[in-house]
Amino acid sequence: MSAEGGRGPAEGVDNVLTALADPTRRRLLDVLAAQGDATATTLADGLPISRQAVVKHLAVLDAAGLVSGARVGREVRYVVRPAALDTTARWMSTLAADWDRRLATIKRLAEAAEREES
Amino acid sequence: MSAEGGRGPAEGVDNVLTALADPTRRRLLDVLAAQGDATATTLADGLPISRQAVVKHLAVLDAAGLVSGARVGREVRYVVRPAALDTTARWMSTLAADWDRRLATIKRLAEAAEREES
DNA sequence: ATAACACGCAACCCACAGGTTGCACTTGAC
DNA sequence: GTCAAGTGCAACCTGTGGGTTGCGTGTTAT
Repeated sequence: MSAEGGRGPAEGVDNVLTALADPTRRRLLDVLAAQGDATATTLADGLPISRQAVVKHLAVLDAAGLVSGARVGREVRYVVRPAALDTTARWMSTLAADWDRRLATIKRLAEAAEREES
Repeated sequence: MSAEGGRGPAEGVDNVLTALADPTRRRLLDVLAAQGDATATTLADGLPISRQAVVKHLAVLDAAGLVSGARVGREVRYVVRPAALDTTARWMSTLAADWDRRLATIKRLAEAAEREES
């Protein structure tokens, strides 16, 4: 186990957002998704940063539940995990809908008020 | 006008993600969405930070297209803008689906290979 | 057995995001 | 006309996120 000990979606969304905020991390995810499998070392020499940097990024991604690594012999294979991403996508979508709803309501009220005073 | 001069969704998504990564900024958005309307000064004394801090956050949110401000007399009214958020939500959703697809393919191949060698 | 490869840990560096304070400039109220 | 409210701009401070290097530890190959 690595992340998520219950506690509702809010916590997770937070981690996912901060994780995705970094471009390097997004590139790592892209490569991982494309290859389906990769070690920190492998990923490192596909990017202009050291292995340690990659390791740190993977740690962040893992804490967000976006990635998970399993030891295979002397190396650690990392894989992408869609669940957390999907959760966050839904959260965001709901939020957008909520904003829309509120804006619509406000607009309606404004028009009503305008009609009132004429 | 404030943000977005064409250039495809990628750019925008980047800004939105970094904007949403900060908890203070998310709170600001919540308050804005709830009130439908607010000035930097108003927002500031609802939070434990200075007006200037709020102004900077609003600038970031505006650059991401999540918010827009209009001058009304001596104050500037800020409003929430769902469009950018919605775009990002879709992007994320698509990405999640993409990951799922790839993982499914890989699993299928693995099973095929296993069946092969037995 | 030993060399090479991959990982884990720790110390360290530095740019910059988030925050503050102070002051000048408009705009509205009285 | 004058005072207060609200904004805009700039300088400044500080923690930390992203990065590096160095070294010790396991694991596989020869």
